[in-house]
Amino acid sequence: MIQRPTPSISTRKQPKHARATELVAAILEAAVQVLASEGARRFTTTRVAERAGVSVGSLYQYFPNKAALLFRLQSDEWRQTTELLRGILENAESPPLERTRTLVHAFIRSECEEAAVRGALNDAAPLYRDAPEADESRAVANRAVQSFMRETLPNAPDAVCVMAGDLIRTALSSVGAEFSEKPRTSAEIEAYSDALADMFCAYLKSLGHQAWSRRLDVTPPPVPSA
Amino acid sequence: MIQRPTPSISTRKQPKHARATELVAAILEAAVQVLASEGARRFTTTRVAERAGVSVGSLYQYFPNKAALLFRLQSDEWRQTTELLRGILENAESPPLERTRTLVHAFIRSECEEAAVRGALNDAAPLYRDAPEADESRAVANRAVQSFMRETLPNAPDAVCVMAGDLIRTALSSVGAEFSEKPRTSAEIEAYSDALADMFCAYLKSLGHQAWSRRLDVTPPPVPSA
Amino acid sequence: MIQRPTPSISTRKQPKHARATELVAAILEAAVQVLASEGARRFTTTRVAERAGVSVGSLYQYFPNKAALLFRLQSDEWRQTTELLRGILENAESPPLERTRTLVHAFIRSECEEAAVRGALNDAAPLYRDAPEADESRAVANRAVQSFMRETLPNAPDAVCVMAGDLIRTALSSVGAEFSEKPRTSAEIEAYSDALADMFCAYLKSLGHQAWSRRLDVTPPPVPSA
Amino acid sequence: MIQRPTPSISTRKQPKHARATELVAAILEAAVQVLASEGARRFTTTRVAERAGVSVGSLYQYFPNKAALLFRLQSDEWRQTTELLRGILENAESPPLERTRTLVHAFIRSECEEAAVRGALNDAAPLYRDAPEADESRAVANRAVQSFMRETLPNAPDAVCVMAGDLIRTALSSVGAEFSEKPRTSAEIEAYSDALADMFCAYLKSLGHQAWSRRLDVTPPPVPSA
DNA sequence: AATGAATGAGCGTTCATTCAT
DNA sequence: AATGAATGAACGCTCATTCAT
Repeated sequence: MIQRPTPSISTRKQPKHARATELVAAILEAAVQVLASEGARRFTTTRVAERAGVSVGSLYQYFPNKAALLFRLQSDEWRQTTELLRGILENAESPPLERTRTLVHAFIRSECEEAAVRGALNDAAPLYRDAPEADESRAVANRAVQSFMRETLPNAPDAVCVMAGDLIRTALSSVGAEFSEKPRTSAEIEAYSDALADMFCAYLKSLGHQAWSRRLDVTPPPVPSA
Repeated sequence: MIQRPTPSISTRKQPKHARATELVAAILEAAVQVLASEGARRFTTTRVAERAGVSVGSLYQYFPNKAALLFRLQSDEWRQTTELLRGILENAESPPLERTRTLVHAFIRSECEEAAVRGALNDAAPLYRDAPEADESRAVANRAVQSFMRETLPNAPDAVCVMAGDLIRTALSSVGAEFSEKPRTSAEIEAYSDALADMFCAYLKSLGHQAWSRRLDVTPPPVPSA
Repeated sequence: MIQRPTPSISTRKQPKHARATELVAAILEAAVQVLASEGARRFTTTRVAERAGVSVGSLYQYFPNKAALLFRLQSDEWRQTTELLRGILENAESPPLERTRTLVHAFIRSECEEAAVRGALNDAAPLYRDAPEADESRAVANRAVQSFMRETLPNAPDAVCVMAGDLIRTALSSVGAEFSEKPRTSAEIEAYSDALADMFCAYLKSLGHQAWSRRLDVTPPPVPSA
Repeated sequence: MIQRPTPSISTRKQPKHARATELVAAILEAAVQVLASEGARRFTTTRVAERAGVSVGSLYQYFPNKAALLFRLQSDEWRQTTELLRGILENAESPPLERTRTLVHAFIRSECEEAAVRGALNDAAPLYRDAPEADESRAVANRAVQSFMRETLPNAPDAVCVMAGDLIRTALSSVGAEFSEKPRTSAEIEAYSDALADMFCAYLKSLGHQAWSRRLDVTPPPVPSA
């Protein structure tokens, strides 16, 4: 990107596209602000447009309806989070349980950072949650988790891996969501993350120690109670 | 309850009170129905009153606003669930980890049973969640959990017990909520509950094996990663 | 209306009902005014409510939507017109063709009188025309016309009566609609009505003179062309 | 735009004009399609432009507003229909009443064929009906009808011819419009057309038989009622 | 000449809450 | 105490038209 002799040329290509991108960005930015500052209830298209310095009509040029706007917000967040987690999970240099710990910390921290939006977005979930595109995001995360599980529990039956991966993913995300509902200090975040990581690690270790027979049923034998 | 010589007397005491109780009950019943059958979005005071065979005005005589009605629904549910869990947790005859497993099964099953209301109630959460009374319900559950933790981890420092108890409670409730969002078969419920219980038990065992020094900090030393 | 010792009693019966009736009447009256003065395009629920001195919410308490309000207007008019026509058609003292002439005059006159509303109502037709209740009104008018046709053409086959009745009814109503689109003087109205009546009478007479064979097909033999 | 000696000659004359004509044609074609497939309510300039593969701006270069576009559609249709009818009316080889019958059949058939557009156009009438140019189209048709009337009723006073012509034209067009609102089979079309033609013929014959005195008033003496 | 992004007034409709009866 | 009619602000969304490019 060193020499750009006729800069106008390179940009001329997409003057409209560029403008549109800016506009969408402005709208999304405004949406986040409105969501965070006014809450889900007062999140209205008019308000978002106003805050973005744009007319409602323009908003509707880029988002077919309110749900689509909300879904986009959620989508972007999922993508971001998924990327974060995948980067950690695929780091082969760190031992699995350490990766787990890193992951939990990173996730909880990130949840707390954007708690305001996340909470409001959650409140607005009824409006967009039925969008079919939502599943795809989850699928990407799922694949990363499954690879990690396979690596961590090489001897466990598939069904166990699937279930455990699912459980850990769900627990991480839902506990994170609940934890970040209240404002938290750094220390609280670290402590809670450690505890959660402890739990996951203990679970993974217990699964690793198990001597897996070739049984077909899904459930591992219950951990003996003492 | 056979002989009631002066029936008027017994009722005279609280003719209004009795009537009011019936009315409140009818409203609550109707509210649950509306929530389950119409969803959070269509949950309107008018609709509830209509279903209860009561005027809106009457509804507002007993609930200052819509949020209060929803909060009451939630509250009742919490109380119910708390009772269920306390019953299990305090059953001294069963070993702790077994109690844990029983608890998880019971909770997840109960969550799935009332998924429709629970989901809608969740969607409506923004409307009532800020009510201060909400904390009290949690407190009762907390105490039960803490007693249980103390019993299960007699040597662990208080801070650890608190943190672990909190974590398990949160995980159970939030994972249960997410899991019950989709309709589930009995088999799925059992399998998932077992996995979740495995995780909790593994965690509790790991905490029990720990040699707790007299350190003051909150976090247990991280579980060594292999 | 002489002695009313406890006037409250007689009215107590339907204080609400009476109020509601007034309200509905006010709304309908306002609707007619708005339709006539502002046209179909500017006929909005808000405007109607405002003109009626009522809140929009009240309007929606009595009419589920805008289409219903328009349909009601149309309906009332149909009923009125139908009544007018039936009165004339069933007047056995006047010979059929004279009745026809009276009918045409009365109808055209009435159309011109309420031309403003009628026109606007017509413009708004797309909004309510699919209402199933619309057919009923037509059916009543149809029956009256058929009886008249049977009386006027005693020897004609049923099919002929049905077709001719239908045709005359349609022609009267649609020609009347078109004619009344422009403002008309009394003289114009009388002249036009006479011409239209001439046409119908000539048609009826031609059908009456026909020697109906027992044929089954629907169409009468074409009138020979000279 | 200096010297362009060559092949362009034939096109040079109206390079813009030609392009414009194509464009207008594309827009009109698209407008018809949109009207027929989406209905009057969803007939928007944007939609028409899109379907025509043209920008809205271009549409507005050729039509000052939506009403103008609709009016043009209507206008074209009137011209077409007028042409059709004039062709039939001026065919001196066929006796007048036969021509009438042919005309009615042709008209009703054509109405039914384009019912979708016609209906939608009708619904949109409020938007363009006030255009002054509308009258011109009618005038052309009027002249053709009047010539025909003069030929058919050589002895009738002018006023009678004018009135009868007007009436028949109006009746044909408005009955046709109403009839074609519902989908019709060929047989229905033929039967209805015949009945309508019967009515017109009976009327014309009755006017022809009249012994016209030199009276000045517009109305023919009422047909005696039996 | 052609584009199409931008506008924003305006629409139909809902619903928590009040208050005269 | 009980009623339910009345309110009206607020919502999501559309579309004819303009005008900078």
